[in-house]
Amino acid sequence: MVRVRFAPSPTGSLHIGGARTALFNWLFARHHGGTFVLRLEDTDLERSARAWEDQIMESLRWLGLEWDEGPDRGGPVGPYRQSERLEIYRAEVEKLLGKGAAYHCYCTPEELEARREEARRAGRAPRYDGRCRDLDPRQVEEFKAAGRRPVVRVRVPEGGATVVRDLIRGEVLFEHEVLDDFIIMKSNGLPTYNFACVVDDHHMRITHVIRAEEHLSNTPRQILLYQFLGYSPPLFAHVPMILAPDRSKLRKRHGATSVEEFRELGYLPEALVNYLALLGWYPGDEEEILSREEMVRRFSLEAVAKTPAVYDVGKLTWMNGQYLRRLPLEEVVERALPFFQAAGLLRAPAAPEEVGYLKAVLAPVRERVRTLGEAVEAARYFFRDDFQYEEQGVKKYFRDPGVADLLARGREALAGLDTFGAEEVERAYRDLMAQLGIPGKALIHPTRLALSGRTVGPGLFELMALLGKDRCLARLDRAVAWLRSGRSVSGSG
RNA sequence: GGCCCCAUCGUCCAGUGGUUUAGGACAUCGGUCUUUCAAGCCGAAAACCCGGGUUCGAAUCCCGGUGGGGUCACCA
Repeated sequence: MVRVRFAPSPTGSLHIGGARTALFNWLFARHHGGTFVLRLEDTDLERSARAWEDQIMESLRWLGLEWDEGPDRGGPVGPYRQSERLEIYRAEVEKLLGKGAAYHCYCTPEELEARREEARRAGRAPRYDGRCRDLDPRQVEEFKAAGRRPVVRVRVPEGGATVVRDLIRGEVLFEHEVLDDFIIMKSNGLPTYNFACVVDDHHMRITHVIRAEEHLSNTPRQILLYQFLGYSPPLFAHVPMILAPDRSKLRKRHGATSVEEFRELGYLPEALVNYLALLGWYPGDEEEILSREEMVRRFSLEAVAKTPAVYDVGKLTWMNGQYLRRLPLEEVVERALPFFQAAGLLRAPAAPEEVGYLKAVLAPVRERVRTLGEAVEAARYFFRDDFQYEEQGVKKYFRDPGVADLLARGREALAGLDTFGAEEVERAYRDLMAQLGIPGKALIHPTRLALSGRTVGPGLFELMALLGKDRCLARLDRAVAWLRSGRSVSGSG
């Protein structure tokens, strides 16, 4: 039975690297019919916060990466928050202390830092020198009397080496001499990452540890811990990192990096998941738009690349556009509604007519945008009259002296219509164009500008039908007046 | 700096000794369609980091170099 886990520390929002790690774990679990566990690694008291926990879980849910066991829903091997598992760690530490595999160290952080600095200056590796390994009882009493609170360190074997068998990278060998006696329990009684991770993965019966490559160098330490504790280690798979476009580790300054931000920009979870899956994984053939089911069916760790991947918002955006077009329109409307409400274009509980109108507007608009954020901008004039004419458009289509009269003629042609559907409007306009002996563009472009303020958008007749007769006439009147007032020379309106 | 990982178009991925004039996708540039834009379709440009081996033959195997990344905390 496959059991995997995603174990974020609640010290920030879920970023796309973490999201992809979660995704790979989720895909692996679902592919094998296994269990996906969510565990919160909140042993850093200063930085962890409940608010971050909530946000991470919210992001995960939004992406559709549901977990089977976790802090919010419990499970057979809980609790799933490390801060609630302290007794377990303490018991395990006692085991190690009893066996002599670990020992108390009374060095203070300041002393340690000073020695590290000294080692660095001398060009030596800044490793712990093991001076507390065999403290005599008298010395210990002195430290205690001085009020020192010890940490617990693990006694790493002097010689030899540990081999990490990685599903993605093969065997990686680490000499023990490059590992120092690392801390497993801080002086405040909380476990460190390496220790809590091992204890939990064992007690939670995790079979495969799938995590980012930055943890590869921690793995020999963890394997040592498995041995000292008498546990058999899980299988490891270190997936390549996701890098920023400048090839450095992803950071805040690289723009949108958290799942939350992409969500706010109007990316769809399906697209983000699909894009992230392709960052480092080859689905087996050249089709790149894959449903969740298809990804689950095809996923395997063997097909995960070893190379760090630079993420490319451009391709994500393209993919999002693909999803915007392929999803059922109703679905897109549902996702888009909050964005239109946030922009003040629709009321908060939207009336059914408003949703119906949004749907009609989105039908052509979604073909032309790549995110929901873009959709709002591209559709604004369908909801508000207070737009200005694009400067470029004015220069191009409002410059001709006869344009005001032309628009006025167009207005008259429309005014007589009883039915204002795209077909009727087009017929009226085509008739007018034939009558005036002018090409379509001559009337169409200025009309679009008058009606929307823009030079691009849905087909004009579709746009007119959507706007409806009243608004079309009013906007044409406005444009005619604007042109006749001579403002065309001054630029924008 | 020590240790570890990695190395194919600008980017993401194929390619696992001959089937390769190195394939696909995004982006770019042309063309086509068209009332604009987008989408679609057609096409172009674009890469095997370098040097040694091994082999009849190397993008593919080995070694070295270089480059990039990770990691060296009482963070995870």
